[in-house]
This record gives sequence, structure tokens and C-alpha cells, in this order.
Amino acid sequence: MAQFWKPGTERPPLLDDDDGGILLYSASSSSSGYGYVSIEKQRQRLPVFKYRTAILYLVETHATTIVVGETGSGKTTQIPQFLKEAGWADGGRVIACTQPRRLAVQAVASRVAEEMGVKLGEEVGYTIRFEDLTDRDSTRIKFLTDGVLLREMMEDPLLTKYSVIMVDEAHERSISTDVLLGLLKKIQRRRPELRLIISSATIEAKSMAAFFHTSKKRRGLKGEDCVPKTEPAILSVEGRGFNVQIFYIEEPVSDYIQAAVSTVMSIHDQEPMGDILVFLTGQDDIDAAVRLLTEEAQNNRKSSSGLVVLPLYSGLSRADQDLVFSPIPRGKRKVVISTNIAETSLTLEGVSYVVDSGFSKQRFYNPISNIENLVVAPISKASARQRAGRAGRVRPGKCYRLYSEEYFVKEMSAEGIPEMQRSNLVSCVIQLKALGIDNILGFDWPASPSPEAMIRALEVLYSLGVLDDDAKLTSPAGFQVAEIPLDPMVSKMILASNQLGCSEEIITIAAILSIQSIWISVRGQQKDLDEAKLRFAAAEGDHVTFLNVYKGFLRSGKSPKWCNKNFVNYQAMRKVVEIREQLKRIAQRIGIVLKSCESDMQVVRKAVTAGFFANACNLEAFSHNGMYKTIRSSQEVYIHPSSVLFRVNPKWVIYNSLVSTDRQYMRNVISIDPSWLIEAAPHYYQHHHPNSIPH
DNA sequence: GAGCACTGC
Repeated sequence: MAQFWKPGTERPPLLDDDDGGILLYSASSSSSGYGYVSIEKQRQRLPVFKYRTAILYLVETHATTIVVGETGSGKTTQIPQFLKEAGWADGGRVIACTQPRRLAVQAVASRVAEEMGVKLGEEVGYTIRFEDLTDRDSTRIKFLTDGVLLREMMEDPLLTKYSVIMVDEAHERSISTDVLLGLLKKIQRRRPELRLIISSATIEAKSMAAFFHTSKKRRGLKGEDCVPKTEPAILSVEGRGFNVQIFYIEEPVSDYIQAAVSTVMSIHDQEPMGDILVFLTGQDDIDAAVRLLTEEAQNNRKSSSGLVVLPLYSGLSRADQDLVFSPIPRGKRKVVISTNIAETSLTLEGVSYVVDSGFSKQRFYNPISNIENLVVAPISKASARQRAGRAGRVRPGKCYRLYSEEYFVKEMSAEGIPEMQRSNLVSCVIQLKALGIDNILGFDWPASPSPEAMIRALEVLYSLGVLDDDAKLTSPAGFQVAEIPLDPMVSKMILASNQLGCSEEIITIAAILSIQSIWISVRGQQKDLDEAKLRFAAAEGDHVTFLNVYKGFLRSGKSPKWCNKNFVNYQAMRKVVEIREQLKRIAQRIGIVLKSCESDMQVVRKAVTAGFFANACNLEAFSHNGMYKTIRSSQEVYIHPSSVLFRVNPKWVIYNSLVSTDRQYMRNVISIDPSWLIEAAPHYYQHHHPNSIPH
């Protein structure tokens, strides 16, 4: 193993400018790392502190300031405070700082409240879905997810209460960040006094600056000094962290799971103590690697006995996820084998070694087939750096990349493709429409999606009857659908349930469909889960099965015990209840009457059809293997093995989503009567497929 | 016979 590696010791001379040496403490993560030092001293030690004057000057004089700073520079916690101290929150104005994730919003907000010595929810507050810890009158610094800020724009399109909006982690390029940036650019034209701060990673800074550089003259006040420069300022702030030494593989490997396992073993044999974090692509890979490592430990007792191997992915129960944070016996070494969840969402302290497979699962969207796919794809240099940085949070670390240096330098792309260009855009388009953006095709995005994807989104919205012939929101349906924070097809289903008298049931179904899974996935207990599922299974399909589970959950008094017994994920059910409450409030506000259809499941199936008619499929006449074809495009699809209708194969079904592996699998399936399709969407089926549906 | 990660009035 030893000669397998080409130590990158003599750092980088040639390549990749700023790789290798990265990272830091997270300034916001905890105060314990600083020991007895006072909060004020801690603040002053952060790299960003030296730039206080510069930042305030740039924000004063420029409409947009781009701050390039690595993790641990302190920019997220400090910049809002600098702005507040400089008076940007005077006169009732508010400083906003957005994050892509809820947890980050909460963590940063409480850190800032602590530093300022104020109670969270007063001068410093935060808003995330389901939780508003702000005070209308007293909150001056507000942290929020970018999704929440987008929603706020529906009430107040110019975001008038904010004097400065800081968009953090903009380099992650999530859909909501990108949409937000596009809209903020428009707002700037109407509100020259608004200041934007975009916090971005190194390489993106220039293209971000180009995006915000408008040559357009602002209509505006005369006195030149009131009008900030339109050209964005760029400021770099160094991070604070420990060096991470990078090692590459000499020859490409064919089996990265095996390579990862041997690398872990050789680190364990040869390197001093310190936890190991391995990045693989998904549950399958991870379970396989865990198995291999455990086997190694048995065969080779001497060297592997000190390993504690733990998987980490979002599908695990909370308890299993928490295991990776729990302390292990002295003298043992923790090995966490993880998906991308450990790249940005979860931070493991104490990791000294990172093993990077170079791959992750990524979403891709094909607007022609209108199908989103999940595929294993090479990561970007930016991701590789982020992964490496995970080894240097508390002391210098090492990162072992399971690909060659040449590959990294020559073939790996600098950044990933923005999510916007890999996704279905229906939700995004309806949101823009609701904000009065009529010309979607001409919208100025930080990264334009393909025209095909936009046209497809417009088509789908038109077929749902939420856009009219002029691509304007219909009234009331279009406006109602835009109000509901769900996929427009689900929202349409809710609207239909109002007429059909089953809104109580449909809202439950909508809430369940909007979380990943209500079932516990326990390795090795698949059979038990299947049996548990049978207790709830409904002949009509998965949607009705969900209703049975929800009823059982309520009847148990929302009992965690009941959940465990039935292989139902308790955390997931609590979330369902929460989402359901929110949907109920919104439904009532937009004029939907809450009504139960009791046991009449036919109306429930009709309501599902009203939203998802485009996903209708017909069982192939002489199919022995359960092959269906979509009515829309005659695509070959199969019922997913997790569905209660697997092997039942009703003649006509509607699916909620497709999962593509070796085949296209329909997830969450319900049986329908084909005549309902024409009832629900005459325009769609009579024009397109006059012969395929029996009348 | 099988599941990447986030997120939302």
C-alpha cells in the first residue's frame, strides 16, 4: 500500500493554486475552542476583523460587494454585526443574512445573539420554515433561509424593510440562491439605496461580479455621492485553518469501494490516531464498504480491532445518524463512511483523514423526457477541496484522493453545474410568475437554464391550468397554486380536492409526499419492513396506504413506540404533522374548505388524478414482467418494489415520481380509472392521445 | 426487488 501513494508533500508547485492548505475552525461552531477568552477578544481574532473598515467602506460606496472568504473567516457572524454597529439598522431598517440550510440559520443566529449579549428573537432573530424567531419591532439582524426570503417577496416584492441583504454560501448555487440573486439584481434597479453582499467561494467571484455589474443608468437622485457605484467590489478574506496534505493515487482505480477500504486500512496501520471520513456516493456503496471493513477487521484482528466503522447518510434514523457524533472507547479509531451529507450539512469534528472517491450522486434533468435522474458523476474541484477541508478542522490533516493528480488538474471541472441547470423548473417558474416576472425566457439568471427546460416548465403549468394562453397566472387557480409551498402538481391536487370534498385526506397525502420517506430503513430488516407495510397496505395504492399509516399514528396518540413497532419513522411523522398544519393554514387562507370524504377513496384517487394526470401509465397488454408505458410518451416504466402495488400491477396507474436505475421505477403509485383522465384534463388527453384511452 | 443532498406561508 505504501508505494501506492504519491505523497504530495512538496506542495503544489505546479498545479491548482490554492489547494491543499485550507481550513479552519468554524468560528460559529462553538466557543469552547477559545477557552476562557472573552467574546470580544474572540471576535477580534477572526480574520475578517482586520477587514472591518474595508468592508464598511465598500458597502457604503458600492451597490454590491462580493466577499470571498473561506470557512472560519468569521464573515457570516461578523459582517452583520459590523453593519449594525455602523448604523445600517438604524431607523427601523433590518439587516438580512441568508443561508441555504435551516440548521445553519439557527446556529449562526444564536452565535451572533450570544456575541451581542442579547436574547435570540429580539435584536437578533431568525426565520425558517415553521419557525419565526423575530420581533416585528425590535429585530435588527435577521438570519433566514433563502427560500424564506423568496417567500417574503410575495408579500413585499421590493423587500423594503431591509437595508442590506447578505447572501451567504452563494457558491453552492442552489436554485433558491440563484433565483434570489436574479431577483435582487432587479430590485437594485428600483432601490438604489439597497446594498447587497454576496459571499462566494474563490473562483465564482468574478462571474458573480460580472452578473451584478449593470451598465444601465439608475434613475435616481442627483447628488452623486448618494448613489453607490454599480460595479461590484470584490474583497478576499482568508480563512483560518489547518493545512491538509493531499495525496493522489498513481493509477486510476476501477473499484473505488475496494480502494477506499484498502486506503482506510493502510491509514489505520501507518498513521497516528485521528478519525477517518470516507466520501462515497450512496447507501449501497456505503453499506458495502462498511461490510468489507468489518470483514477485514475479523480476518485481520490485530490491525483492525481498533476500528469503529459507521455509515452516514440521510436515510438513516436520527439515532443512527447521531452515532457518528458519539464518543468511542479510548484507543479506538472512528471511521465514518458518508455521502455528501458530510460535505456541507454535517460537520464532524476530530476528523484527521479524508478519503475522497471523487464521485457523488447528482441530479440531472432531461427536459425532453421531463425526467429527473440521479446518477453517479465525478465531483468538481470545488467539491474536492471542500471534502479535503473536512480533515483540517482541529489540526493538520491528510486527504487521500482516489484519483490521479493528472485527472484532478486536467479533467476535473472547476465547479459543479448549478442546480438550476439540472432540475425541473415548474416550482421556480410559478414563483417568478407570482412575483410578476412575465418574461421568464428573458429573465436574467446567474446561470441560465436551457430554453427547453423553461419551455417544458411552462407547458406543464399550462396543462395544469395555472397559466393561460398568454402564460399569465390564471385566477384563482394560478395564484392559489403559487401560494402553496409545494410542487405545482401537488398543489393542483389540493385544489381539486376542494371540489371533490376530500381536502383533509389530500392534504395528508401532500404532506407525506413532500418528505423523503415515512418508513424506517433498517439494514437487514427489509423483510420485517415489508411485513409491517402489509398491515397498512391498501388495494388502491400507496397514497391510500399513507392515509392508513397517518390514521394509525393519530390513533396511537402520536406514539414513538407505535412507530417503532410498525417500522414507521417517528421523526418523519412529526414532520408530516407539522407540514400538514402549515398546509391547512394556507388552504384555509386561499379559500379551500377542509372536508373529509371519510371512506370514499374514489374521490381521493380522482383528486390525485387531477394533479398527476401527466404521469398516467397503462400496463402492457401481454406483459409478464409488469411493464407499463406512460401514456404521454410511451416510455417503459415499472412499479417500484417498495410500492404496495408491486406485483399487483393494476391496468391503469398514476405515479408520483420516477426513480431511474437500470430501469425506470415508479415510486408511490395509485390505481385509477382511465375515464378520470379525460375528466381531469380533457385538453391534455383529447388532443394528444385520442386513441389511447377507452372512452 | 431497491433509495444524493438540501429547502419552502
